[in-house]
Parts: sequence; C-alpha cells; structure tokens
Amino acid sequence: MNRQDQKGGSVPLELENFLPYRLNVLAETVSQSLARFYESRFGIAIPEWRVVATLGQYARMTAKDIGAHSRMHKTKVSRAVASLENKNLVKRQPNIEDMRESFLELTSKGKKVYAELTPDALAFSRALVASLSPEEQKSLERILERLTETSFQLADQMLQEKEKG
Amino acid sequence: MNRQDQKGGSVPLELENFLPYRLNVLAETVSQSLARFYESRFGIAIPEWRVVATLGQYARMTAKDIGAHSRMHKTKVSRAVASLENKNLVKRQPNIEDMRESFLELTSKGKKVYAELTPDALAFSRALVASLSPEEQKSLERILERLTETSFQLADQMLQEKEKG
DNA sequence: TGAAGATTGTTGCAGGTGAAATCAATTGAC
DNA sequence: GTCAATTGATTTCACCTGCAACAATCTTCA
Repeated sequence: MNRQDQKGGSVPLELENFLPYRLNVLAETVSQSLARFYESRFGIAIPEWRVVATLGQYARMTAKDIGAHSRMHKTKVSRAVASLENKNLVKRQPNIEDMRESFLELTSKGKKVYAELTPDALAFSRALVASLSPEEQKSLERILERLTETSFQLADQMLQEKEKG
Repeated sequence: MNRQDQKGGSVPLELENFLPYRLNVLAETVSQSLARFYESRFGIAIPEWRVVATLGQYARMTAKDIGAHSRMHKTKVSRAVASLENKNLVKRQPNIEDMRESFLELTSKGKKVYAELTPDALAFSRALVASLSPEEQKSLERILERLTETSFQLADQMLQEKEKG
C-alpha cells in the first residue's frame, strides 16, 4: 500500500483528477475572470493591477519591493510601472540616498482607480469563499499555505533525485 | 456586517490574502516545479505533457477532443501535437469518415514516456496531498470543484452588472 | 582613493500565447 | 447537384514573458 506500482499501465493518471492540473485550471479561470473585469473597467492588466494593489496598501515603495511583495519578476514590474506611468496612475520620485532606485506612489487618479477597484475585487474574492462551507473555508487557508510550501520542496527534491541519484 | 463598506480607503486589500492572487502563486509554483521536471527528464513542456497524459488515458482522440478534455486552446493543442510529432511521441491517422480531423495516438516511444512519467507525476501529486491533514484532504476536492464553478458564474455576473447595469 | 563586484532597473531578444484570419472538408438548404 | 454556412485544424499577427545583457549607481576593501 505504501509503495506505488511502477508499471506505467497499472497506474491510472486521470488529468481531471491530477492536482497540479486542477490548480492550474482553477487559477486560470479565476484570473481570466478578473482580468476581463479589470480590463473592461479600467484598461489595466493583471501585473498592473498587482502594482496598484501593492501601492494602495503600502503607499510608497521601490520597484524591487513591489516585486518581492507581489512575487513578480523585475522585468514584469518594470513594464507594469512604465505602463501605469503612461496612464498617469503611478508617479516616480527619486530616492536621493540611492539614485539607482525610485520611490513609486499612486497619483490621485491612481488612488481613485484603486478605491473603485478594491470593493469589487474584494467582493469577488468573498463571493468565491462564500461558496464554500464554513468548514471548507477554515481549511482553505492552511491548504493554500501547505501546498505552496510543499511544492517548493518537492521540486528541488525530485530534480536532485533524478539528476544525481 | 453583511454589506461591505464602499469607501475605498476603509476596505483593506492585502494582496497576500487575496484569494485570486494566492491561487495564482500556488498554481505557478506547482506548474514551474513540474515543468522543470518534465523538461529535464523528457524535453517536453506542459501543454505537451497534457496531450501525452490525455492520449495515455484515452489512446485515440482528435485534437478537438484533446482540447476539450485538457481545457486547452485549440492552437495550443495544435502546436503541442506538432511538437510531439517531431519528437516521434505522437502519430496521426486520418479519419476516413471526416478528413478535416485526424485521430491521434501515442507512438511506442510516446507510450514509454507516458509510462515513465506517470509514476513520478502521481508521486508528486500524492506528496502534495500528503502534506495536508486528513480533514484538509477531505475538503480539498470540494473546494476545487466549488471555486472553479463559482468563478465561472461570477465572471459573467460581474461583467453583466458593470457593463449593462 | 579607486577598481572590482554587487545591486537596481531597463531593454533586446527569443519563445509562447490567444484572437482573428485562413484553409480544407463537410453539412445543409434549396 | 450546387452554393452558402459550418466545422476542425493551422497559420498569422500582435502581445506578453523571462533570460541575458546592459547602464547606472552604490559598496567594499585593499
């Protein structure tokens, strides 16, 4: 019972029950729903929305910190910020103590977009959660944490075993 | 308590607790872990793996059916199949009754890749689930189903309200 | 001081993606 | 039977992405 059968044919793999696949489909569905919404209402894409949300929360940050907080690649942040500057939603202020970086803030127009977008985004998120039973809601938090953490560990582990072992 | 406060500033939105964001980070983490694994072991990408998995399960399908089953855009399927043909993992057989489509199957080499890949993929999936408590595992299935279903509904709902209402 | 190395952010490039156009084959209406 | 509409699959195009190279600016340490 503990060891899995190594014969390929005897181990059914059903894509529709395969967790990584299901997580992808779910995330994609949710993302696309929200992306269509952001786009149709404010003409911004997801990376831009993440920057706006981060600056809405922290008011003043460097691009590096935005990337760390929203887990976005630095080039993604750079391009999202550039696009938001063009739309006059974000402004840049030099950091006199370190001229490599700038402080970024929402403009008043940016704050307005944030204030309008936030209630709907939260409503969407809450509606998702509300479709779960109280018990499931309670599990959700831990499930997300655990799976994210575990997948990091497994990736390294599997690669090492197969490549070196 | 039931109605959310509509004033933007008074509704905190923390990206790190925002469900759509967290689902994305999780799916991305899991995907990248697996993608690195598929790639390093067999030189195939995720869309290709999905095609292989689907054909491993159903043996003989058209491109359209593969797309429906794996929820992939038809162009994605088309390109994944083309790539798998080049690698001699998939072969194409004309459907004499409808020459627009072809039946696709794994070659013997493709079956071998499937047989080798499946145990590890399942082990990865099982290890993810095993990091959860029995109770959380029990919730997981329903949570995924519910959230996927609900996000479909919400998308339409929100767009209709905002665009037309 | 100043030269090597690190860090922040931007850009060129190559690869992947979906929408729309297109091609090939089939079906339906007359 | 024939032509328009439909369907399955591919290709074109424009866009987004991450890697790698780069520029600008600090930091380190001899």
